[in-house]
Amino acid sequence: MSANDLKQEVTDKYSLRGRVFNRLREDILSGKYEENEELREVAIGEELGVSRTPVREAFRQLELEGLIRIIPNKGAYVTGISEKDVKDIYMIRSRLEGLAARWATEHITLEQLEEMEENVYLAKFHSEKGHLEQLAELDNRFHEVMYEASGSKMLEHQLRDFHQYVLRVRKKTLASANRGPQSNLEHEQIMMAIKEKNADLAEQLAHQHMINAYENMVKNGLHEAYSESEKRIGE
Amino acid sequence: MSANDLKQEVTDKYSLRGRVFNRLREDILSGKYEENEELREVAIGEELGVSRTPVREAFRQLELEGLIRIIPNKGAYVTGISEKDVKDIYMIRSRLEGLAARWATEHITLEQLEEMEENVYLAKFHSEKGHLEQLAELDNRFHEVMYEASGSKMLEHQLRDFHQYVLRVRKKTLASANRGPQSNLEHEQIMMAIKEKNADLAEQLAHQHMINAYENMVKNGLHEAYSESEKRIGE
DNA sequence: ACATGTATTATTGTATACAATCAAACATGT
DNA sequence: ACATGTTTGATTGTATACAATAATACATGT
Repeated sequence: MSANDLKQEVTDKYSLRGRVFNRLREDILSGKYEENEELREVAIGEELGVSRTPVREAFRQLELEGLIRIIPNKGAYVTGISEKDVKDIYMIRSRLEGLAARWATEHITLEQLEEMEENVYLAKFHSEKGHLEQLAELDNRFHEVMYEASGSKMLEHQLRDFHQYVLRVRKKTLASANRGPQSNLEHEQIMMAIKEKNADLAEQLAHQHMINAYENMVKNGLHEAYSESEKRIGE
Repeated sequence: MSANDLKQEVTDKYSLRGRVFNRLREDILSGKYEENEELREVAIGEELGVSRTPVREAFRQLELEGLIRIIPNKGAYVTGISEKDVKDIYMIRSRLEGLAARWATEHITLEQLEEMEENVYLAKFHSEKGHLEQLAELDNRFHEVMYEASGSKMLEHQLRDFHQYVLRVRKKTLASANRGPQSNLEHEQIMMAIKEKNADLAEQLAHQHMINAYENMVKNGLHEAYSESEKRIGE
């Protein structure tokens, strides 16, 4: 066993606890439960057809994931995310994305680099055609590839963790589609820096890329910008 | 309730589960349990005089904290930390410490700044006297104050999390080496940058401070801090 | 001796019973 | 009306009983 996966994923998908955990996480992230809504053990248990034990264990994990807050002898409440939290997350991510870009420069494989190039190329095409759906998908994938290329499970896990929180506010905080072209241009610059083995530049560009994404988001209003689309644009 | 504490601490110190959690965490971090050692629910329960239920719940949390790894239907095993993990953690921390320094520059209160100044001053004294114990304590506190001054519970939690892992390998690195004076000098520079409201410089210095700490640690032989098996498997 | 199938045992996973705690409704005295 | 004490019900916290699973030892046939 490598000690690389220091922070563990919840691997136990098929135990009742695992199922409860994943289901609750999904429901919280999707917004099924309101902010500050109280989750009762028996109610959740009955809904999923299990006893309190696996529900409680899932609660303990969700608490550490930050999705709920447990007040001793009182109850479990869905946590909210403030605008400051969102800003903090983006700023933290900006640093870590920068680090990921640096490490990617050092560790990227030929296959990964080619996927990045193809990603940028395809994104340019879809951007011109106005295919927002595909564009969002490619955007996500670009970052995923970079995380993988960083060669650090540790960092990868951190970034995925933060990404999860951002997903929660995607309804409140959806970036506008017109960031697409600019975002893709930034991807291309990051990719080029990685390709040319310029780690300093890659880190700086990836860092700025995230800050731009955040500022664009703020500019478009943290509150009202709503959209049907499941995907965010322009990270 | 502020949504600021997105990632929760384990606040429930007085429930049996909380006690088990804190005790186990302490024992793992202190090295009482070997790497890959199996933790059995009943054994732990009997040792602490509680039933399996609170032990199991504590296990679930420790799993997410990354201190143990739970294999379904099999057991719970203390996770190890590889040399690469340590490096990754330090590099990630370097970025986040930098960010903390930047935000501290923006949000620090007069009281916090004064504690920093006093800290540096005291550390200089103890350094000259060779009081390693106090020096280590002041070092920890310096960073704690900076985290608090950052005004971001989010970042604070992240850094504490990482700090915890580092504790498992650090132990005597600061004490043994003559890094004390140099480290304190760097603290002073960071403090001055914060005081002068030079956020860019503060970030840069705090960033470099962490990298220096890591390189010093490596120079003094990280090898004793982790197990042979991990070294062979890892790089 | 070896492979394979079958108890045996230890351990985890889950359900449930009971205790402790909290909050709201109610009652009481002023 | 108000404050305070008390009862009641709901909910969480913990212990324990039982089921499922995995590893080991054992037995059996070849």
